[in-house]
Amino acid sequence: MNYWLFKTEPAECSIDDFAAAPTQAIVWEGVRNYQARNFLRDDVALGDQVLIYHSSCKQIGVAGIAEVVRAAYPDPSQFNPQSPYFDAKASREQPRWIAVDLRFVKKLPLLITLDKIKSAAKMAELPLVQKGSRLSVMPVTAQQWQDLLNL
DNA sequence: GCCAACGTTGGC
DNA sequence: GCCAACGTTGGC
Repeated sequence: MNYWLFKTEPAECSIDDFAAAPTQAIVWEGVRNYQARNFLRDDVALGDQVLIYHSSCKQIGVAGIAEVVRAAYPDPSQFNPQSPYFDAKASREQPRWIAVDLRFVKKLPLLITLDKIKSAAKMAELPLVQKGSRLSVMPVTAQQWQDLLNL
């Protein structure tokens, strides 16, 4: 089993949206970065645990945990001309982008703020806090997972 | 709203 | 294959 951190803008999809439908599979679509896509395609597996990170918002940080309930499949939004994530260069035969499905596990009682993560020496290797890193899907080691939830 | 940093595109 | 221009990310 692997651990991940996925970024999301809570205005789009927040941990509260997960909590509101705790048994439902949430389609994690719209990832449009090749490095992040490759993680989704090659490494994110059924049962993996995911930290849900809120970005570009008032309260930035890790807000909760989700679980992968469906591994890589073609991101449906790339085929939908109505979607902001539509990609004219993608086809059913040759999809470019990958989605996975997640399900709610828990909302953290307290947000683990970016500030806190940045100031924790143990988190220095986390891609999230590395200069210029913009990865929206990143691996987290078992140690980092544990340390982070203990912050 | 600003802007640094990064990724992508496309001309050459 | 280089690189300038442009677009995006995301914290502040």
